[in-house]
Amino acid sequence: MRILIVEDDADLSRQLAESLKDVGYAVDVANDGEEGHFLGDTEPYDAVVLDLGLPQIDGISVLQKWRTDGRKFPVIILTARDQWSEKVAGFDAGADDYLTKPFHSEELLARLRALVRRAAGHTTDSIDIGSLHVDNRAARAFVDGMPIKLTSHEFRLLSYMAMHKGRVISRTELVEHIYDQDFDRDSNTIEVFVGRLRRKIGTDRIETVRGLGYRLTDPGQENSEE
Amino acid sequence: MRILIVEDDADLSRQLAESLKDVGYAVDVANDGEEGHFLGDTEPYDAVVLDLGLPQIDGISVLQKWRTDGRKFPVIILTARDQWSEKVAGFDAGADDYLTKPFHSEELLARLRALVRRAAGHTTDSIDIGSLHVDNRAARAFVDGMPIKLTSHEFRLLSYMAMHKGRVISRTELVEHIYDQDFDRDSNTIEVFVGRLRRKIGTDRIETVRGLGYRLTDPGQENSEE
DNA sequence: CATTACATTCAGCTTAGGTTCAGGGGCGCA
DNA sequence: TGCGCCCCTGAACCTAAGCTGAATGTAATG
Repeated sequence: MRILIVEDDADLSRQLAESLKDVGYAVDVANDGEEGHFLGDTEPYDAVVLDLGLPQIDGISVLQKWRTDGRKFPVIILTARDQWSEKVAGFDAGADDYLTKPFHSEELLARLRALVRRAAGHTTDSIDIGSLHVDNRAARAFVDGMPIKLTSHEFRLLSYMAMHKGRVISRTELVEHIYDQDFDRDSNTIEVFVGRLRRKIGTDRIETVRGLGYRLTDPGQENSEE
Repeated sequence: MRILIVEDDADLSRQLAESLKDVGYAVDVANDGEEGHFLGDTEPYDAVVLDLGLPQIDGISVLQKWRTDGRKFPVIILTARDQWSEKVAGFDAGADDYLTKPFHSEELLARLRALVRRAAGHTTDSIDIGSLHVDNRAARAFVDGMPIKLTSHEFRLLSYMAMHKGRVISRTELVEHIYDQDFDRDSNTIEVFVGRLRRKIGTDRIETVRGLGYRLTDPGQENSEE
């Protein structure tokens, strides 16, 4: 999952980025509204953390622009204490949640998890695909109840696919959601990771759709179509 | 586990802090409501001891603010004898337990243990992870019934991990919960302690998840595949 | 049968994490 | 009050996990 942080306070943004990376998100940081707006318009984030008190273009306008441009990612806004009017304006502009500063990073993480999960249409932090169980909170996966040892990138891949189980996901989509900005796209890392994942969770759980991408399925219920 | 004490009586707060430290908690002390409120908003405590009779901002308001801001840590309030109305107001504001002054520090300790434990979703003071047994009450650990000699920091680390067994815990989270405010967090003490703990309880009980953190598991159920 | 898309294997490299050790501080004990 | 021990810290150094990218192998598609 890939998150955008728009926050002008360099200390805070660095700290936030760190704690998000700690739990396995790919993170981009924008230090002002301009850059934030641009990134949000260009990259497919799974969620955005937006500070309302930005210099120059303020947070509300950035959010409004995104929404009129049809960006649908969930947005959580950060406000100073007791800025009621801002909160209301934030929700009117299309925010999905808010947090007043100061806050615990643990709480931000919990809310982000909830947003990302809801945006993908899930109600809990764990997902089952047949006998495969993916727990996003604990960053763990199980097959038939047995824990599987995954590296952080392997887990990101699995987690993203699990969130969108049953759908065909293109290589580019995967790259865009499990890596941050600066990543050299033309390489076959995705294939390599898919290979490794398959070896760990069972080959037939990840189906290849030639020319389109991959799909995470339950090998139990046999395929169908044509 | 890290505890915040909000208490204006300097003697009492010092004394409380001491007895909490004695049993292995990391302790921060705030001498007035303002400071207490700020600390509670900023640091991730595992429990808070809050005196209701504070100068300036009173305890109830502090608690209310925390709760409206979404702070979830368990709070135990201290009231003067027979202040019924205060107790009720305290519970209404979101307190989890209370104690009337004067009290024995042992009673406070017992109640704190219960609160911390419940907040982490445990029902008893001891936790089993396979053949590893952690007794938070006695601050002792056993492997296969044999007592293990641990230093206070080693035990804190183990205790925190045991409370959250199975979950990946980042280095930052560990530092935040086993040390108090003034600690220089860029150092490798955590790695050192993990190393020592491993030597004492068995290497494979603490799993490293590269880039994310550590996880306490039962090495009995092996995973890993080929 | 040729071509393209994907799979697999592997080696180099980076960097996170492990290990070791010395110095210093605190606590208990005398 | 002083001595000694134990434990904690931080630095330096070492090890290896796991990411990348290229090379090579295989299956699908027309």
